[in-house]
Amino acid sequence: MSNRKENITLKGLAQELNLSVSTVSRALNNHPDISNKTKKRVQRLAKELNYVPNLFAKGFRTHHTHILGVIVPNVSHYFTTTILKGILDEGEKLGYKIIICESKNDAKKQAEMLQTIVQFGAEGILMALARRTKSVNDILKTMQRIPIVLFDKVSDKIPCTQIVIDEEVAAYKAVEHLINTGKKRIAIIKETENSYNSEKRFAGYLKAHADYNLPIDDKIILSTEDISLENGKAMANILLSLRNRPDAVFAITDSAAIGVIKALNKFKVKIPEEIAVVGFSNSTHSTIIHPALSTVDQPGEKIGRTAIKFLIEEIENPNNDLITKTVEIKTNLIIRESSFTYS
Amino acid sequence: MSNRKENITLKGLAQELNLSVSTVSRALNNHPDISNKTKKRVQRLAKELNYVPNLFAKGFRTHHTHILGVIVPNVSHYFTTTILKGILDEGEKLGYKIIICESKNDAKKQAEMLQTIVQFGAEGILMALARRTKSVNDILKTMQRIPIVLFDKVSDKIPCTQIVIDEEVAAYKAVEHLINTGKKRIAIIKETENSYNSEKRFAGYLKAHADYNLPIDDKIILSTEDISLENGKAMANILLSLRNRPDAVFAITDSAAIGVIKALNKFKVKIPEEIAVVGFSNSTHSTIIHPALSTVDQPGEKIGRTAIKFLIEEIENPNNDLITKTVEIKTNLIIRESSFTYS
DNA sequence: AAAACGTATGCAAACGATTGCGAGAACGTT
DNA sequence: AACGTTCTCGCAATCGTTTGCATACGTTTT
Repeated sequence: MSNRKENITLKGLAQELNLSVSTVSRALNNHPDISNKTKKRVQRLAKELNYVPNLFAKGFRTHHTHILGVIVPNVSHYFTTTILKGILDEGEKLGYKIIICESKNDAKKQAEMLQTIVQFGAEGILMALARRTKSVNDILKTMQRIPIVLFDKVSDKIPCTQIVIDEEVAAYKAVEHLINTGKKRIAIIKETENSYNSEKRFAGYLKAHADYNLPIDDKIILSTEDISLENGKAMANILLSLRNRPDAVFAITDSAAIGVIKALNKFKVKIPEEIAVVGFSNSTHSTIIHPALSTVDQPGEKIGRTAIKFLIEEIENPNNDLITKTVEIKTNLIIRESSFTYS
Repeated sequence: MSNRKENITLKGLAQELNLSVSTVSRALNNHPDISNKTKKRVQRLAKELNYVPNLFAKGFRTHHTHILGVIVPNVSHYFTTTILKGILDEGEKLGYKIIICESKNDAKKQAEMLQTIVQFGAEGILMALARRTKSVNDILKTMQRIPIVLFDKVSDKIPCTQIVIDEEVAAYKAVEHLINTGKKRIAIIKETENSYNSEKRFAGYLKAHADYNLPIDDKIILSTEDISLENGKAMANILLSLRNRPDAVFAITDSAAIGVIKALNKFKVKIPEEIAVVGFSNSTHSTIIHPALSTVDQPGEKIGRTAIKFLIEEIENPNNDLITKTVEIKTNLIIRESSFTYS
């Protein structure tokens, strides 16, 4: 049997004060119809009895739940958590509660989650797409009910606001930096499959080469399906076995870059003198590895904040355009030991 | 103006089928009073029209919201995210939605969050306490309304179910392992302030020394207020400056342990031959650093799962005992290069 | 044939808050 | 004294769902 405190309701207050429920409601909401004297009386008692409105009844009545859903592939991914930080923080400021779900990079699970989040009364959804989200039907269907804003893992097949970083520019700057330190033969490790991020970063790589009149060599353009630390090592081994070794490696992910560093360390290849390494993400690992990894810092919190702001804007001022609108957040190249030495 | 789809309600279904709302409701809930024929008819149309019950109305009526709140100090902390994973996953299985909040280790913010989570209709709360949570009044007050389960950062001042790891045993085993590898002068880096975790781990350290008849030396028992990588380095420097250096360091946190390794690497102290290092947490950093860090693996997912299971149990079978009940999850010592070499 | 029962369904209240509308009181105006 | 305003406040409907109770049948029992 439960002996938890019963909640005080408007009715309770009304009885206590000998007023009607509506008057109490209006007094609490500072409605002009109510005299100051009554307002004071009501508000004092409400405070005294620690009255908390039943947000469920409220939301039910007003169709305003102030819940937002977030779906990410993996909550343990550091970059993702920085985005979540921004979302949670800004959401709190703006009076919204956040429900977080993990799709585990499973498109089916992702679709189910969209369902339940909607069922649950969320007023909008923020999401980073699961890998290999081929069918976007579920997402389009969900968008007919509530607005969606995409971030990080996005798709141009979905007509909505999308918050991304300046992938191409960032990659360009990273490669440019390597070129500026005198590197002429820069390998890249990217993803095999159609990844928005990977393609953009590769484009930046190509553009930098074009702008600086550096030749492209397919032999040092490596792709891997799963861009992990292990595969970073494997790719590095391939590069080391080349007759004509690269003098730098740009990995489109920190984890791969760290794999590369580990492999180079193992074979006592000097970093950055023989081979420089640049990654992408500024994960916490980048300062743990030795030498510390040069990388592109992605302002996760800002991405999160921006995403939720756009979403709430759409919720509060609905215009069902369903138009793709891409917002680019600026990144910042961080130069550390893996690509530069004061000499 | 919004042109989003209107939701189908019970009333809509009832009209379409020429039935009463109550019959439709019962049919959908598989109530025995309803004939199979009618049930089929109703359920078919419901599926066809993609009927989704308004969970807000439902929760409002039944006082069962199926929302749980989680408060953690920092969502970007890796160990925390593994716990969250467990909570999210198990919560989904059990039909609960999770609202996540970040206290940023601020007791005041934490208190506010308890408030809003309750207001919001959550049926229970999972939390890891913010550091220096002196006043537990807010928490006790919240517990009068809904049950709370603590994990990781707990306090015996709060009478509720608490999920922790076997801190003392884990620390004991870590130190025992160092002793077994022949180390005789083992330093410890712990926290200054009253931290449950720190004290327990220190107790394990002491017990291992007692059991193996090793002397304790206050000079190599170091405390720091903020147990960070930087302070790990600082502590290591202190240890290195000692006339009588330790031959091993047990840091009660991976970050401090990594700081130690970095400092030792800098001074080319051989790990583990001259000084072995063991950490605590099995953070992702522990395999990035070189040499790889021996550490205690804390099964975060299991902790999360266990915590939410206990919470839901309390929600669904309320008995307001308000008794402290500590559940210990077993950890696992992972031996890596920083404390052991095959020779 | 009346009574008793089981089965399938509908009626209406309830949950807690909001809000349009209307009513009564107080006051000023003519 | 009759009327109009303004200020306060209450009535009642509403949101979508659940659920105790009543009702309407058809069937079995006596």
